[in-house]
Amino acid sequence: MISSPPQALKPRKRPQQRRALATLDAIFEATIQLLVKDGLSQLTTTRVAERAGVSVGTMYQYFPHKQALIYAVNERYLELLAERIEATCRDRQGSLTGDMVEALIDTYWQAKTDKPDVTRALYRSVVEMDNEALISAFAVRTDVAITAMLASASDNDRSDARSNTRTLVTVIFGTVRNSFERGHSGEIAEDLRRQLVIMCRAYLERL
Amino acid sequence: MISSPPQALKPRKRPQQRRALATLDAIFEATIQLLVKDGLSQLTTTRVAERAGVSVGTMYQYFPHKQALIYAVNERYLELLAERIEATCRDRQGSLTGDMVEALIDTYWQAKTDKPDVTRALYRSVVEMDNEALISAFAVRTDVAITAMLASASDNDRSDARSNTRTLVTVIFGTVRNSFERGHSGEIAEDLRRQLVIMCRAYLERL
Amino acid sequence: MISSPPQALKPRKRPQQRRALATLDAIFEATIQLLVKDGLSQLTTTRVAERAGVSVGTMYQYFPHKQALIYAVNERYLELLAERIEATCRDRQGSLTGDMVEALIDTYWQAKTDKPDVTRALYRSVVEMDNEALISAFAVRTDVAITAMLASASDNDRSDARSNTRTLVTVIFGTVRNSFERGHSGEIAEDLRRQLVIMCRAYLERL
Amino acid sequence: MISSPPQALKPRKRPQQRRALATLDAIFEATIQLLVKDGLSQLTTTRVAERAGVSVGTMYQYFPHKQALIYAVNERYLELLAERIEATCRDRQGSLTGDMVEALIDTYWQAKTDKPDVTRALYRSVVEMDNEALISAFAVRTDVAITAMLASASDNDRSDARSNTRTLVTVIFGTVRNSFERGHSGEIAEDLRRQLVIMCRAYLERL
DNA sequence: GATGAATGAGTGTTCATTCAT
DNA sequence: AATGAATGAACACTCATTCAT
Repeated sequence: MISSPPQALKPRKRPQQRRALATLDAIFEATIQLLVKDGLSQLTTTRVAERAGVSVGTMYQYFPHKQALIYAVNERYLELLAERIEATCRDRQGSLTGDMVEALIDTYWQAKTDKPDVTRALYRSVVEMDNEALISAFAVRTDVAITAMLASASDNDRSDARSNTRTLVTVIFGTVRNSFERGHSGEIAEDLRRQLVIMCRAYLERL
Repeated sequence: MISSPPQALKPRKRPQQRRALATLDAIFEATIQLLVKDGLSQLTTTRVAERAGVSVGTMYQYFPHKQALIYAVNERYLELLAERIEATCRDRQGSLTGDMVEALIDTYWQAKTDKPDVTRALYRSVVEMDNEALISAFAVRTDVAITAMLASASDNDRSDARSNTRTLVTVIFGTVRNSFERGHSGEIAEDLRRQLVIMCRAYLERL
Repeated sequence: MISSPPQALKPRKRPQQRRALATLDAIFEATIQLLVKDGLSQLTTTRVAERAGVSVGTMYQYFPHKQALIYAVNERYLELLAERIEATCRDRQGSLTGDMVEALIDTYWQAKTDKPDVTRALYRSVVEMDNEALISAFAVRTDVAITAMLASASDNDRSDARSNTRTLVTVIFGTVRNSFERGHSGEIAEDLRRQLVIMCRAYLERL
Repeated sequence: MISSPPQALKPRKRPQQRRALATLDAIFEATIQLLVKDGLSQLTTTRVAERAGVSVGTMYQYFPHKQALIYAVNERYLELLAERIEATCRDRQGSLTGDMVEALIDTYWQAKTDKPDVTRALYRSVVEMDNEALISAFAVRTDVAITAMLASASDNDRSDARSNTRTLVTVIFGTVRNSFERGHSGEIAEDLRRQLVIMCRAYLERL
């Protein structure tokens, strides 16, 4: 898990039966659809339940709050994203630093761009729901993985690894997100991705 | 102005008397304070009016909506920020590209860090209020200024200026914001800022 | 039904349980009482709910608007009124025209006079709520019934039935209502009713 | 005047100067236009003042209430209508009863039909504003004039004049209004008017 | 006298949450 | 376990009226 969620946000019960699992999935799916379609401000518990095909009462058996529901949806999404990044980091253990950086950029870029509307909608819901702790936890987790990867680089001879790692991570994640928010796509996005790789490699060589 | 706001978000009337201007300022100030203290979801029109020392009715003479109020507050803030960046761009006309980039980083970093809680609170309110057009307009405006500045560089010999400018802008704004959101401060922030300058310079030299 | 109500005015859901039906009745009753006591301008959703012994929220489960509530109350009332008139028309199929007219006058007069304050209050609410379509629909429906009745008259030998029917209907409904609004009652109302019968009979004989 | 208005509804001051009179006219005109365009529920004091080209404050110098304004507008309208009817009554002194009735029908019909939207809008405003006393006063006044006219008829030999007069007045006013509300116009309205005359004449001959 | 900024009580409506069935 | 009717606090917004300038 991304982090142990605060007590208040924990789901009420973990589903034990197969049917309950399907219900839970339906609720998640409904939530995401509504979030994408109308945004958090239009999302009501009744509407989620309706679209998920369950009653409000049932929904409240799984989630004690509206907030807990949103939290869970985001937790799930970030969990998957974190796993993707960790997988990349594992795969590149021992490579050259430049290649690591390139792989990282690719992975994050693709993850963001995969379902852009879902990404956008969920990000907004995090902000609006004060769930920014979720994002911090995600950052910590990926930082760990990335630091480990970079430390294993075959060309690792840098004296100030801490600072350099932090720089790379902040630049990459910040840039990808900014590009995404600026709506870059197609050829422009592709070019920017290449330039970012060039920039990072130039930085590494300069060290 | 950042952009001509959509009709629906325009303030109802511009203040003509000195008293009205003070009223307007009080409303802005109250809004920002509440936004910082409790966030948008706790901000009600009544509370804003109360803290500003006016009646709700008065507030509604100036703003047709709650949304228009938030819009105006953010517009004001981004206006100032844009002006700061434009000033920097003007000052550096004809410099070396590397110095331009450094100046840009400094300016934006300082602006963000100046009143971090206000910055954070306002940014969140933009997201929650669907006012992201404001941010786009800000981006367009600064892009123009920055592009003009870079074009005037004394060492400007790059063939693909468009792509390079876009890259620099996206990296710088994305990175500064990400650093800000990660809560970097003090020595760490300072180091990151220096590293970002180094990275950009390395990129420029590589071209 | 009086007419299919415009989408916007339709009740939100039909009650399915016995309890819900009682709730609905209580709401109707409360609305009428308040309308009679204070008029539409003093009728607030809160007050209706209070007097009906339910919460506002419950009211809004059945009616999407205040307007829909008023609409429903009037629809119900006019439905009953229309049924009474249709019953009279059915009963008199094949009679002499003069007797038909007399029966019609009697029925309408009695309906109006039955609960004069309710009649008055509801009529006012129709006007104030722009629900005049309801009244048109009522007029169309009764016109149909009356025309059918008159066409079946055993002494029907008139050449211009259309015009005569229209005249009779307009005179009768107009007169009864005007008498009602002038506050006629007791002996005076009785006399007027008789005179109206005489007048209509004189008209029919003249044809 | 239609009747001495209740103290609370009296205009605050009678205009003494020519300018004030023009202002008053502008206010009346603005009120009627807004009433016709949007109905009473959309009519606000601010909007009236705006359209009349004066400030709210000024309006409140002439009318102590919104209600007083509406009252005055209706009073004015009914005053003119009453005068028209009284004039007809005066003109027909000593005629035959049948001709009197016909003239009365014509006059009232024309008055209603003249500016139908204004008629409708003002009538609605009377109902909504609880100003029905105005209409009663109008009824009393015209009843007096009509009774006097009929009493002067050259063929007046009826024993129960009171009852007959009341009947004629109620039938005529009720029918004309009902026809108006049913939206009759053109050939149909014309026919109905003729039939009403026939009916009233038949009634008179029967007596 | 005229203006229009300021007032604030009052309204319709929503929606997270509960709990009787 | 599941339902969905019921709750009611909370909110955005209006507008007749006042009064300082």
